[in-house]
Amino acid sequence: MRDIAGSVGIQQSAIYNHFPSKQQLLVDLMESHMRRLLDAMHNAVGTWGSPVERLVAFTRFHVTYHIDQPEDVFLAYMELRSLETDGRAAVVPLRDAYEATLRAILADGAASGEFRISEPSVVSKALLAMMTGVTVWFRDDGRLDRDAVADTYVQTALQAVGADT
Amino acid sequence: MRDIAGSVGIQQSAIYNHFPSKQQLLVDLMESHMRRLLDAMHNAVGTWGSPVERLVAFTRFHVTYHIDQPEDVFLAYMELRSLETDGRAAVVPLRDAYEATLRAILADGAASGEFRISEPSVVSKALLAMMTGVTVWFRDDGRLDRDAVADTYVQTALQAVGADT
DNA sequence: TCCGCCCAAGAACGAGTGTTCACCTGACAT
DNA sequence: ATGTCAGGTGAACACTCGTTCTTGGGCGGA
Repeated sequence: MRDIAGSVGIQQSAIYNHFPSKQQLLVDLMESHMRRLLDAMHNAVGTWGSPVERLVAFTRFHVTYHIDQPEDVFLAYMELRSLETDGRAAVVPLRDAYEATLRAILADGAASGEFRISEPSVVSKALLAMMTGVTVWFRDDGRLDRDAVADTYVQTALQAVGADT
Repeated sequence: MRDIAGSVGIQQSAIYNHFPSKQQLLVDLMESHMRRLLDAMHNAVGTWGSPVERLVAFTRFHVTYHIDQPEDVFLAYMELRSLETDGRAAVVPLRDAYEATLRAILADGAASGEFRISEPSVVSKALLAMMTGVTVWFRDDGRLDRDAVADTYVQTALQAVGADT
């Protein structure tokens, strides 16, 4: 709390004029992060298009977003476990809604025969973990830039669901 | 430290008869975990066999091991960032060696044309994150048991590297 | 039997934590 | 001009943290 206050140029005690507690501040932070992520994703993916097109859009969006905002995402994933029950109730549904979008894409593709997957709900969690993991190792001065990395993840995700022939 | 001491039935101060500091205790814990993981993996995978066979063995091992020892793995992944420089120097090479095994499998498969991947080093990190993510959601009383989940991950990994036709 | 020596207990330390309180200040509506 | 009030300050609180120190008991070797 002292660090946060210092980084915005006020005293620790002044934070409590805006947030009732550290827990609530964390909940607000994570909730607004998840809402921004959801909005941006819906903007980038939409509901039109084939499962392949939507999976490409989703993957490219998720990877580039996570590369561009690594600290937001890191905090949101890392601190989910330190939310108490009321905070969880506010954040977890947003996270589920996000995952549900990917799961729907996979289920559509599986139903139409374009994807070769037996368990969409497992594969959606697997792909999400795979894509999110990019934040752990990506460096701006690395050999591959964000677009090249995103391309690699798109190809890998497409192959993972058996979309290629 | 008080919790750890309590869970083994001694006082907090008695810990310091065995470990010089909390940092060193964490380093020892993570180092021994990584060594056990590496040994078990080398046992399960080996160097014989085709890239496909080795990838199957690696994936099945990694997923089931992480399902069976979730708390060890969770701690090892979560607390890597809280290791100071000397601790990192002891643990990171072990982690790199583990990933190098997967990367070698992928590179072999790519070289022989059995795998369709353009960036083995990226894909190895992607697959590792995908497999490790199973600890986040797997529950013993879930719809799928560990073997069924492992099968799903094996299929997904194989498809991800383009091993299927 | 006595001597070292692990290894444990218990109290205390200094530093850091989230939070509260009384007080002050400056802008705005009346 | 005056009263209101959101929003700041600085000190203090109760507590937890990792760590240190003194003390003492039990056990094996001489």
